[in-house]
Amino acid sequence: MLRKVVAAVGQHVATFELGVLCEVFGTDRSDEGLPVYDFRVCAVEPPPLVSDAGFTINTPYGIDELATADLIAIAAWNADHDPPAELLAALRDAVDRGARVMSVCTGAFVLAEAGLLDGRRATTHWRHAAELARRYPDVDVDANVLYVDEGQVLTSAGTASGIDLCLHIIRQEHGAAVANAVARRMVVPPQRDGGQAQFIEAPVVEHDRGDDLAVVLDWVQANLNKPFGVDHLARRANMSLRTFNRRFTATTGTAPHRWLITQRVALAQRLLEETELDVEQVAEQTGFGTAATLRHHFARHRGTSPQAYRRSFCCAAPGETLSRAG
DNA sequence: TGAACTACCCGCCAAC
DNA sequence: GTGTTGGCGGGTAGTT
Repeated sequence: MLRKVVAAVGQHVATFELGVLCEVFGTDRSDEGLPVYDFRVCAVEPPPLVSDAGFTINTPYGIDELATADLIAIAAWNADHDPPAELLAALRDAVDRGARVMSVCTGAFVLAEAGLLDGRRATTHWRHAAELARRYPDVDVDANVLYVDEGQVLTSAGTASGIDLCLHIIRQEHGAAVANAVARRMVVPPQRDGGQAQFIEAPVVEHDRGDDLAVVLDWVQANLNKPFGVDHLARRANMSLRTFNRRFTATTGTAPHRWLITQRVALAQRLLEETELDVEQVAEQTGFGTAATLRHHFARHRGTSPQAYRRSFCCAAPGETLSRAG
């Protein structure tokens, strides 16, 4: 159960990345029945701490807070600035006692220095991925994803992908409905899959063409309950299959079928949470067709079976609130 | 869970 | 010469 979240802050912390953590975990949304965390910004180096924007960060909390945190988050860290040994030890202790640690952007260098990424997949901002791989050869660096979930140790890519990782954690803890509600309050997209590419060639979709991809994407969202293949989507877009695949990937950062599976799994998750449909019916309503296919993809994307997922969320009140301090 | 079949993805290359 | 499109085929992933 995620209750206490700590943002560990050192010198020259990046303000946007820290802001992401404060916004997701530190904002009280209990008026909508959303979870409230015991969120604390903790100085892990001697004050005064000066952000990369030049202002001073004054917090009453220190490194001792990490010992009781359920989640420790490292915002972007100056990769040329060695993290203190006490921080590295606290991170290792946290993982040993079962807590989770996460990084945003170059915060991955701190987790790597602590040895927590050895033998694990990890990501960071694409500009720093080569340096991370060079310094820490035991880390399996993937520069082409938004975030990597290795269970207790999670890493995200540059800046805004930190939001995706935070929402991913909330989705795991409280379900898709809560994560979507938090995303709605933040006015950000609720579901970007971790495997989505960091760099998208053409982020702005043109709307004035007859073969507009956006029209097809809208059609898919409205027809997820129907079974159809990529060739069908290509025909709807008035393109050859090869061109559709190429333009879809360039526009969205993921291949058509992979994106489709992600959308179907997300819909299945909502139906499992919000309806009493059995797994077979959910499979039909999400276009998977059979329960076996749904189980296959649900397990791959969510790490659990549809039934187990429903059991873990059907009785938990989505609006459960937790005491908050700091 | 494993096997067989099918669909998908993507590098390559030629045509426009 | 450059960029886009679309076919081919092998490897991979999805489906039954």
